[in-house]
Amino acid sequence: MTAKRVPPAQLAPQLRDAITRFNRRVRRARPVGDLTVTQLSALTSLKLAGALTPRELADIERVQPPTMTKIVAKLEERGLVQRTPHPTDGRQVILAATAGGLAVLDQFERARNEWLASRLAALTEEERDTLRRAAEILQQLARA
Amino acid sequence: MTAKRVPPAQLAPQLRDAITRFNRRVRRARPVGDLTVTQLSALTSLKLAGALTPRELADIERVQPPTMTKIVAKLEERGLVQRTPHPTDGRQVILAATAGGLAVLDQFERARNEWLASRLAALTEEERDTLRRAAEILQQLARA
DNA sequence: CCAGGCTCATTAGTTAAGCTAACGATTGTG
DNA sequence: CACAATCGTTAGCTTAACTAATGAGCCTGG
Repeated sequence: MTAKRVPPAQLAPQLRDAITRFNRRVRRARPVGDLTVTQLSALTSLKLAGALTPRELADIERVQPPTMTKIVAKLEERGLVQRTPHPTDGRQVILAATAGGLAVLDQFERARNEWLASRLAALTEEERDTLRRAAEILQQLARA
Repeated sequence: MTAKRVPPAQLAPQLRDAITRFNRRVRRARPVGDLTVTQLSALTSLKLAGALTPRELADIERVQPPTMTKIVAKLEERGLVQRTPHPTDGRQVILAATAGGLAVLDQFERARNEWLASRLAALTEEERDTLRRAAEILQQLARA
């Protein structure tokens, strides 16, 4: 397993195409009546952070504030997220996952990963390790 | 660089989140007046294959036929793709990139990869190799 | 040899996801 | 205390994807 020299200009389209297709495939595999990938990602971030303002959540999710307004609105409709006014700053809002939100999250955590996890399980240990390292690098690139 | 054991159930959300955010970031970085990532991907596939029916192109792009109809319509509007009737089968249509399409593709090939390529160039040779191998695995997963 | 079934592409209609621009309320400051 | 900055939201647009239904053309079995 020697590292091959990879010109960035050549890797860029390869990586882009691979991720575009992979992403389409993953997004399609959502249970009926379930949350979308975007909504799940936001709810998960909220769960991890405990409580956030819309702006903070938008930053974490790499999305513009108005987009986050919409995402949160959908989550709120279902009672998965709660808006409470900021104690001292009247402009701000505090978002938090409700008990129902956490329950739904836990409940679907397994289901939503089922397709991907089963595919991953079919890979070799080494391939999974490659993906794990790639995931870290991609997060870092997304942050740049 | 020993391979760590990676449970699939744990890797799945990691990978999904990383790719979701990376994808958002890449899609945002498109030159004004330019083609979208989706359109570029389709046009590129068409260039590589030479000529395809809409169905074939939809399969390659992991998209449903009606979606491909729309993508092709936009490319055709700009004169980048040409529809010609199938010689023997009146139902089918043959799609091919026009000379203009190929020119635009070549012209923007560098520009569209600029952001990503410059980021990739900042990585180590080893990291790029990890991404290259990951891209292959992801393509394979998307096909499953 | 042609009627019915299949395939292909498209149309129609919906939903999600993202953006920018503009706005109203609130805060903080010079 | 007027005014600038900040926060969240609204409004309006675009892209991208889906399913269901439609119409045209092909093919095959009786």
